[in-house]
Amino acid sequence: MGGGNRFQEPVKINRRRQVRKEKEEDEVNESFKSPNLEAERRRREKLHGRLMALRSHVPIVTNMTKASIVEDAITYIGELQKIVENLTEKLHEMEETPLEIYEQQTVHTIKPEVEAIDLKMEMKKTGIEENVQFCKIGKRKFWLKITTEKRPGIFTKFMEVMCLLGFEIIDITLATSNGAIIISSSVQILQGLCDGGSVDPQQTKDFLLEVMRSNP
Amino acid sequence: MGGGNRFQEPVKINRRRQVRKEKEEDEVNESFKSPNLEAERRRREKLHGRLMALRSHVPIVTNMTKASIVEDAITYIGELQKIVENLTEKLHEMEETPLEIYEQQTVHTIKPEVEAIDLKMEMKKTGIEENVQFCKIGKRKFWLKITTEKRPGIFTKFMEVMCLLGFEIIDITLATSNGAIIISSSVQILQGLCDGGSVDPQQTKDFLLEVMRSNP
DNA sequence: AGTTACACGTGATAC
DNA sequence: TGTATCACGTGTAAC
Repeated sequence: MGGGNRFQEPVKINRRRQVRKEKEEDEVNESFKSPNLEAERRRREKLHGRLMALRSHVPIVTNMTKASIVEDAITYIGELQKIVENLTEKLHEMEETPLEIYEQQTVHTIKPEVEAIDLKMEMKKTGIEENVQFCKIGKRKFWLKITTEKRPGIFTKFMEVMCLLGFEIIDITLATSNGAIIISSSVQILQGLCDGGSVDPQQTKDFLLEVMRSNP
Repeated sequence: MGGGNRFQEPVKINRRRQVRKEKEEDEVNESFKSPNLEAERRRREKLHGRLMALRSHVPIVTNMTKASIVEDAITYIGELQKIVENLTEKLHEMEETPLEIYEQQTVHTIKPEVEAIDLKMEMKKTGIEENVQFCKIGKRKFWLKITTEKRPGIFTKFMEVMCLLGFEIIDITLATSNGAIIISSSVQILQGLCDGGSVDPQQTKDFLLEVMRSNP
């Protein structure tokens, strides 16, 4: 049977709408006493509270209506999602652009995952080839440039090899781009060991190339 | 009198709960015909639709309940707000941090070790001071410059330390002059480990200075 | 059995 | 005046 309006009386609430009448102690009418009356009451209060909480979390509220609250929440969520999307996009953009000075006409839409195979393919795509240059620029001084695939530890290996060959690093520049690494350096043969004449540039170059190609 | 359950019959819906009975053409009962019956019906449908729409906008839904839908929406809004906050913070941080350089002169923290003092005296002779700069230039990127005494293996040690700290070398420049060495490098914290926020520039700088001062 | 959630129709209330 | 929203108690269905 019917709704609670049976007990409705013009009771004015502090703010809005009616609320259930103050508990009538003596219910002369047939009191069916639905078992879930109080539960339903709690449920309503709960939903009401949740809606109010939702309303408090939404900055722009066009109307106090339940449906409006939910609607505003939906639009607000949409705005937040859009903001998040834009921010992440900007962040990624700002994070990655400093590296890519290269023209964007090249199709490098590849994800910047650092996998050796992908790096090799990337090197092929960008036209970078493995290369070692080594030439004599002084009595004991040499200049070298190494272009190769970027692998972890490759630089340390280079340093070890140069130390093993008896070279002292005068200056060195290292740059990485698109999965490739370029090392250019001026080195000097240690004075105590021998002079520059005992260094065969071709042989040293081949050895360096061999080392760079070998796996760690 | 009471609710619409008066017309309730065990009509099974496709999904959940009961819905009002198919329009009974011949209402033999006293049809009070509340004027707002249909309006209330529309209102209910409207709210129901809004709640469903809200539900569709929230990725994580613990329960199909109305209150749960609203609750999940609240938590989701909270998460979105937090994400937006963090992203804007990082964005601002990324835009502004390049200005502040964490620089430390050796004068500030003096290690009373004999070698350190000797180094300092030696460097003073040539007018070069031991110095470490370390600043954040991106979300995961940092720039650093180290000026110290040129000693054998100091560069390899630097590489090992950076590897140990989880940094990846982006580019590096090394120059030697008058017994001093200058290393400037852009590094990037490994993505798998953590983000740039977990790197304390001041702490990293101090650690680098410590390492550079220690003997091999 | 017991509890929870829902839709229903209605009176009251606000605009 | 109507139109719209609300809280109410209840029957019913699902768990």
